[in-house]
Amino acid sequence: MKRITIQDVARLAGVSKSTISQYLNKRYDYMSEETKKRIEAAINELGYEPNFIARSLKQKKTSTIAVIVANILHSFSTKVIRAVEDYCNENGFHVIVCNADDDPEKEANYIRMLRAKQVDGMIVFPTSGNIQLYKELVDGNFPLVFVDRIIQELSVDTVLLDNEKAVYLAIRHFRERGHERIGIITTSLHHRVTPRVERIEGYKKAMFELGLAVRDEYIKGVDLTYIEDTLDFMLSLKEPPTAILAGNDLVLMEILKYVKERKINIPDDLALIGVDDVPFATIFTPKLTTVAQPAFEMGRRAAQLLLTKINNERSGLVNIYRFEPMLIVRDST
Amino acid sequence: MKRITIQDVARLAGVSKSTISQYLNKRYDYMSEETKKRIEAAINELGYEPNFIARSLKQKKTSTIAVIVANILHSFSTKVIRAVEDYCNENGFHVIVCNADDDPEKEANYIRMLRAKQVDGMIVFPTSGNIQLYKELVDGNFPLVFVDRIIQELSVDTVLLDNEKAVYLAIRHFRERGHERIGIITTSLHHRVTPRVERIEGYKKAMFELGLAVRDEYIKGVDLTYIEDTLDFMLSLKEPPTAILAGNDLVLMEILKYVKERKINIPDDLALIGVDDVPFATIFTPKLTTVAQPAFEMGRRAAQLLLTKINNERSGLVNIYRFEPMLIVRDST
DNA sequence: CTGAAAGCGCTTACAG
DNA sequence: CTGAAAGCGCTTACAG
Repeated sequence: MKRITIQDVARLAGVSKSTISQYLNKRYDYMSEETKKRIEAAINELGYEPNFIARSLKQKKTSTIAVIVANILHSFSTKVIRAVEDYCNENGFHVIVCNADDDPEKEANYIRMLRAKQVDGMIVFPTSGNIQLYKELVDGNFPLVFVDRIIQELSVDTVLLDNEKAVYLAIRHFRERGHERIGIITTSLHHRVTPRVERIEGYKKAMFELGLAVRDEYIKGVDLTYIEDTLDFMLSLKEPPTAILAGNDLVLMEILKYVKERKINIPDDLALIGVDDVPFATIFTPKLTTVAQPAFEMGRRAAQLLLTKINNERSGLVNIYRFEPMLIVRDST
Repeated sequence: MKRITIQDVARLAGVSKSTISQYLNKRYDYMSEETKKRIEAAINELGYEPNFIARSLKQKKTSTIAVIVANILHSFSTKVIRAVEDYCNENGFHVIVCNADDDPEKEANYIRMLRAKQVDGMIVFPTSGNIQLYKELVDGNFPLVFVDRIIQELSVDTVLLDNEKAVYLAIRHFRERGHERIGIITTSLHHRVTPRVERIEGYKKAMFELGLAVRDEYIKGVDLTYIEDTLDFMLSLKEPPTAILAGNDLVLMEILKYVKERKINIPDDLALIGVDDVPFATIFTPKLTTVAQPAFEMGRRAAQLLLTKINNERSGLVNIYRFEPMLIVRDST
């Protein structure tokens, strides 16, 4: 496929490359109607499409951004990606999707490759393993927005849920339903990932505020593979919790598998709330009470912040954007 | 962030740009150890990363591919994207994800933009609205792989499920469970989208082979919003179906909502199988019998085919790659 | 074993 | 109103 270049168009239209370029960039200021017509005709005849790469090299921008998610299997990530893609498409940007699998090394590779490819900015669900690398980006004024996770050491605009409130809503609702022994299970706290840490913190605060006892045995952050064991442990306590809050959708899935196998009755034997609204919440038996994140809006906002940064050189202050969780009461509580 | 260029490295190492370039491309054939050392030191000192865009312009390849999905909401699409991303990452390619929303115009825009951005190839779940545009790509020998859908007018490598077999497995299983009045519901047949058409065809063949009556009232292809009406219609027939096959995951969701609201007992009042294994299949009550697509393998294969094409100029014959469906028997039948 | 030169396909100040 | 020239940051034959 012999690519048509601006040179070919220039020749056919009988003008110079410069003039074609002016036309393409809509700098018609001093262009005669006559010339415009001829150029247009030549472009159509040849089926010319400008080479974006060449333009990018010259202009030092690619109109491409990247989103690096920590774990594409979370429904939250998928929704955010979708929203980012939508917003970018509306604004003439393309998005490269990368999945770091919560592995700092994979993440570092992506970041380096993406910089080499000259993406104009990145939206990242950061692991905490590449602080130095991010620091370089920040210092170099590279457009960056974090989602879901705060890295204390860095000042980067971050979009995330009001996690404490999310948990508070859930705990208060349990309380209203008469529960006092309430547990919480999240995925591993090992890397101090923001939503997990904040949800645990929020849990403690909420329990305290609502006058409920905070017991260590009711608070667990473990890998997905250990959730079964954790439930075995919690439910065989002398005083087992009567309600459990699942820290995210994947944890919720594991809990549901568990109660299903053991034929544990929800909500009579155990009440359940999950953070993250899941697509099957309404068809599960019983319908699941959840705390939804406005994932779509959050993704959109992240994209919006990033594109603003890209267009404005330096945007000034750094902000943490907290989004409101929404309790959706159904039948599992 | 002042970008370091090959020129800066050359200056520091005291050699020419050419030599740096040779080094970067590992053409060490005649390079002295001494020079290598100096170059390496200079690169490290400056933290130099080559500009991929400049290289792309010269080499006329970007090591970037795109995947355009018809509808990112299908779990199948998400899995395919994931697999493509994995495979590409292993092979030094980046992937741009686009969501055409089954809208030919949006699709056409993407294709044009992506070509302008010089992506090396595309994996597409094609709508049937851009045959001419695809023809140009094919004629120009542009690397292209279709997934999920065959466009008869075009000869393009295509990766998809053995849809007839998938349906056959489901129908035979219904039959073994004693069902004779079996219905099938898919999304709209208006655009003659391959999996829908083939699943309906497969249904007719299977019913015939198994000696069951094929009745038009039991066969529906409608938009998701009409599935409720369709079920109302089917189930109020004098002889309503006792089993229904859902054409994909989204249809299955709608059916599940319906039976849930009406408190229809699965499988006693109505048996159910869905094409596409869904994450909640095992936690639904009852556990759902499904026909799974090997989505991950399919995505991987598509990526593999595409990268081979990209590396080999013209790959010769065009093939349709059919993947084996797998019936997973659970409790909804 | 290494360097000078041309070129990839654009854009952009500047001259006329 | 339009064109010649330089340049974005690389790679690649070719010369020496």
